[in-house]
Amino acid sequence: MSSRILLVEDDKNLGDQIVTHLKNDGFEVTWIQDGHAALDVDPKQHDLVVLDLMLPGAHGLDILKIYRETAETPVLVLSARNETSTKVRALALGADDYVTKPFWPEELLARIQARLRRPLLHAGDVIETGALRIDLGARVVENAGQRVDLTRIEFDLLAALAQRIGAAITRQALVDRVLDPDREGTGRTLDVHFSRVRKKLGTEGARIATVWGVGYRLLPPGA
Amino acid sequence: MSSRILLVEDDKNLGDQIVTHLKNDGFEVTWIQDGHAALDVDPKQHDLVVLDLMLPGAHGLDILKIYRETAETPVLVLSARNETSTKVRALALGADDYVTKPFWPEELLARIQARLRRPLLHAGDVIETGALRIDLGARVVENAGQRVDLTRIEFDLLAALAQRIGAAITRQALVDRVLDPDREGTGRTLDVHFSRVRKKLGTEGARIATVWGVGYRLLPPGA
DNA sequence: AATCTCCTTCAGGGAGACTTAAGGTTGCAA
DNA sequence: TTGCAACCTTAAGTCTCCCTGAAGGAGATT
Repeated sequence: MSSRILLVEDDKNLGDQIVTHLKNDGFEVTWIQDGHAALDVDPKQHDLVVLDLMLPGAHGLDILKIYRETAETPVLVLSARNETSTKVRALALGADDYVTKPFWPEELLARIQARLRRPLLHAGDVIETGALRIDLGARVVENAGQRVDLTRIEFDLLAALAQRIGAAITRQALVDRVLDPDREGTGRTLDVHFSRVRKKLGTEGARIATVWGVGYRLLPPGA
Repeated sequence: MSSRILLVEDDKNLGDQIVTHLKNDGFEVTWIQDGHAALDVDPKQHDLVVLDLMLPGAHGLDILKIYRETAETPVLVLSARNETSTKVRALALGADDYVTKPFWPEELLARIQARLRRPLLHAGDVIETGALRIDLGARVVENAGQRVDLTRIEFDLLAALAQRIGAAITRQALVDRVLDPDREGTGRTLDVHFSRVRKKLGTEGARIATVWGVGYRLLPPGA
């Protein structure tokens, strides 16, 4: 039983490449080459959507919004670099992941497989772990019932860790996802944000562990 | 059981160089010096193909296509040309990676190793063997359910062995992959790290066996 | 037995991480 | 538009972690 991928991509070359690679990896692929036609397709019929935001006709973001309202199918977004605002809006609209162009095919594959393998964590889901309660939809964090005020970046960083409790998340991945995708993983900005998150979370903040030379991880409660 | 590389390269000097480097890193190499002969070889018998597109006889792209139709063996393509058209066609035909000449041998090695590593990552992020549970994605190791704290290098070394259980991994390969790629394999640094890994893993640590004069291997459980 | 190769401990140093403070940017309100 | 407040980023100083080379001893190989 292979997974069914819905690809919305207007660029013929790129689309061809992606389809070839996905089929090569055993996926069933439906390729929509036109933004308007995308609205005639039911995302519920697929296991995952790959959506290029740079569409000429209907705006990719509109399609994303409509898909999100009609189905829970995870959406993986493609976007060009230097489009940070678009990326932020896409994630806010409930995109589950994004890949920045240009990318290597295997990178896209890895993201797709990771997404399909993982239990779905949609915007709207709530993560409860230890004394923490993280509402991804409302973007609200509570610590032992007490509301904690986090800024956008602080919240996204915590959420990134909380969505894979115990897993080490690389600095680069965090920078890509939360800060500018076209920025090198160097610099101390991440550290400053995590420093604040830790302080704001008090005891629970100690669960944010540094993984030396790699990134950060959220330790499971009581460990 | 070392990885078997099929090299299709007509340039005698370059081919000689590549073969030397690959063998130095513990790979078994079959070197085909002629495009036509390449069609008589079965890619399924190898773990990875390195294919030079600039062949005099049969066109490299044709070979790529035929290989792709007969096996799932990953193909890494070499080309002197930096033309995107060639690259695009190669990738569309299913090439897994692309290296432009001229390149440093270390670069090719790194790509090969990255490629060989990837299927394992895809097959399942988690390696379970004996009492050990090694989550490559999350960079978490558990021994009989207990979390074990490993540093970056310690984890990478253990992972390198665990990805090919039972196989001897040469010191040079480990140094190349985990420590600095351009460093001589001499020095006792590896020993120190493995010493610590063994200690941290307790009983299971005894499964890390020294292969005298070669490197290390992770013994299968209960052996 | 001689001679490699490997194991382990130890300390030094360097790379990476933490924190504070200040400057810059963004977004909102008047 | 202007001003303000919240927030993000950079810089700098300090600290911590852990990588690495040295050295003596143990084990393997001849």
